[in-house]
Amino acid sequence: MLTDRQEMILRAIVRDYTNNGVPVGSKALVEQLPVHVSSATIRNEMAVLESVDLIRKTHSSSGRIPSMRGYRYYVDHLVRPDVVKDNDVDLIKTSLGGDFQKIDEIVAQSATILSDLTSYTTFTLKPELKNSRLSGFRLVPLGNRQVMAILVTDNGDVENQTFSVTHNVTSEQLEAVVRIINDQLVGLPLEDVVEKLKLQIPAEVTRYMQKPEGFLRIFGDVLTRASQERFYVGGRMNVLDFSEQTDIDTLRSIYSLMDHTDDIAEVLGEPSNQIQVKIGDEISNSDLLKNYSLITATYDVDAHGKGIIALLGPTRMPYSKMIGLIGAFRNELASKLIEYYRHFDE
Amino acid sequence: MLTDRQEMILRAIVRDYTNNGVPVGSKALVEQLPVHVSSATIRNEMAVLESVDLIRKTHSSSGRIPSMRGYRYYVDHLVRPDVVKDNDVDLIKTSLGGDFQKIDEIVAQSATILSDLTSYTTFTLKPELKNSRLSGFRLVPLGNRQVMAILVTDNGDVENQTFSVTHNVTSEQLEAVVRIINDQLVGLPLEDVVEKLKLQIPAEVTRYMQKPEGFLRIFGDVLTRASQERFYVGGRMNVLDFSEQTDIDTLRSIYSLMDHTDDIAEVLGEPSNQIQVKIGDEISNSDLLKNYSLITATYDVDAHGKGIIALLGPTRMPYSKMIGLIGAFRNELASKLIEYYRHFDE
DNA sequence: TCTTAGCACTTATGTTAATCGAGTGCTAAA
DNA sequence: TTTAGCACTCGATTAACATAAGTGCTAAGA
Repeated sequence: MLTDRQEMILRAIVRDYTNNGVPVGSKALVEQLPVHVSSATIRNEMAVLESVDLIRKTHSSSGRIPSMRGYRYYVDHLVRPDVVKDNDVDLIKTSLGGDFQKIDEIVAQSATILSDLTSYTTFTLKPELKNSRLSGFRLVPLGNRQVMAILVTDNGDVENQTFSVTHNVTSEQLEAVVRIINDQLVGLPLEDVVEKLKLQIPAEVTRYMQKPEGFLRIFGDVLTRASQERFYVGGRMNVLDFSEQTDIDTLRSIYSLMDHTDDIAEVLGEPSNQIQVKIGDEISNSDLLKNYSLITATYDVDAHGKGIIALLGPTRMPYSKMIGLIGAFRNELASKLIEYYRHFDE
Repeated sequence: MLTDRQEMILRAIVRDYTNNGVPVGSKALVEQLPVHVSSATIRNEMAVLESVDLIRKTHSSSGRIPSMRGYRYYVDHLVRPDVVKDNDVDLIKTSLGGDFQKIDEIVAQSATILSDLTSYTTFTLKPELKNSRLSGFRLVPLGNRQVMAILVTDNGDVENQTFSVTHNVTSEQLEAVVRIINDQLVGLPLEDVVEKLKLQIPAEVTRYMQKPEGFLRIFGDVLTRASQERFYVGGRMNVLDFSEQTDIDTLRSIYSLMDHTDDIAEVLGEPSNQIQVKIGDEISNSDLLKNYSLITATYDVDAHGKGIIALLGPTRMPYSKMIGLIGAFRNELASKLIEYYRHFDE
């Protein structure tokens, strides 16, 4: 257990180091601490903190920097989220203020706003119901043997894909396929749709069409895309700024991660209602992100489920500021979406 | 006018420097040149080449590197495209061999293949007719007051967008709008459509609907997107490898350029049938890309127009190899697309 | 006139040694 | 428990020096 003074010193070290990026020594601490003791005393306390692995040296006679456990302790016990500046709140409000056609636009835009605000890299996921259901399927002939398949879910997601058909497919046949799918599958959770798609449907469709595999594959593709979570990424290039000293291969891996929604989902993990901070190797078991921290927050849109926003920055980030910002942002985003859906549900 | 020997020396300097990235001196040249002269002779010749600004020194006693004009001379008079390895041809063929649903997939995939092959950054543009025409417009109600607008052009491009309508819009009204647009505008070049959209159409539509502005704006959006050229980018991250010594701000600018199709179009300029090489500040008048070269080639899909592929790499790139590769690739891509369209036109 | 050997000169690069400064740990006294 | 004092460590900076690669120039040879 740490004494008050030790906690104060740890807090000061984290704050100073995250602001300046330079290991902080006993003298510097004496000057900024409110207590009136000598640097030798501070040194003794620092030795204690080092012995319990909360801070460490970069070399035998350097100042101290927080260890992973030190950051952890700071985040768990010491950090007080900054109050967000009025400026920034206004910025968020106006950026979210435009009139958007689709949820996706709002959520994509959110990633950008948040990354501008923090100068880190951000991920956003739109609110999703655990089990969204199929609410409609269309096949729209576009002429020239092209057809567009459109799938709509009950929380308003729309996925589409165009494909070519052989010229002996008639529009009656298309309608028949659509009718079967809508009759049999609308209202079911998407997972169940996937199941049934393998079992019943092929047989039924065969009555109207000799080789329905092509159609069903397209339907399957669109279905997969609709049931897949999709993250938006903001401030990709910011990684270049805050990854000092990182070799190119690591950067490549990080960028490749950003292009794979599944990987992002895995990295973010199961979010809780609290704002969650993962530090260094807590993020994933590879040490690709060992010098990074990830702050995750959920936002709650009542009946329409919960979404996620997240922030990737260096381990030495100003946590209090970032936690404040992400908290404020999720609130604004939640209100915006609640308002959006109210309009949508009427 | 250069003597044969001077040309030989220039060629050797370019080849050596593009391969090794190290300024090349008279001794090194003596060893690799077929002629049997001393280094002093080479030095004299080099002095001549330097006096006409084809090569230059990095410092007063360094070896020589090609100047911009040197590269230009090399590319215009000396380069012989490498014959592409069977390996690579096979790779191209198989990578383009899959069965794609849409032209866009092929063209996007091309950017990736070409960047893998060259380890540079690539841009591809699908073949486009100068004046493609509107061939159809649909409004598909998706339920819940969502509607999808779909626009099809006569060379097979499909653009779509979903939007919300107020609940007092009836499906008869939608059909009326679609009918007017299709009756009046199908068959016209997209530019003319844009024109007419401002003049005649609003009046006509008003007969069926009080405030058609929303609809017409959506239609306009989709139209804009359909008439806009869209480049695919491959090997974005390769920039990091070949931009040695480039500061982060420049990198940011380059990446931001890649995200703006208009800017790419401007940078690529008007392509010719020849394979075109732009070196350093020839690329654009800002000096953002002064250390880069751009190789552009068109590919010809007969009646379906011409597309563009391009390659961005460092000024010191192995031109003979790259020109060979891009040439081979454009041929393969052209055949693939001709085959694709044959299937499509039947 | 062209070529070449020889040489003095220039510059980047790498190594070593010296110095400086920030910071630590320890000891002994208050 | 605190603190002044001091020896010690290590990174960072600088200067001095050597080396290697390369050049231009000169004068002699073909």
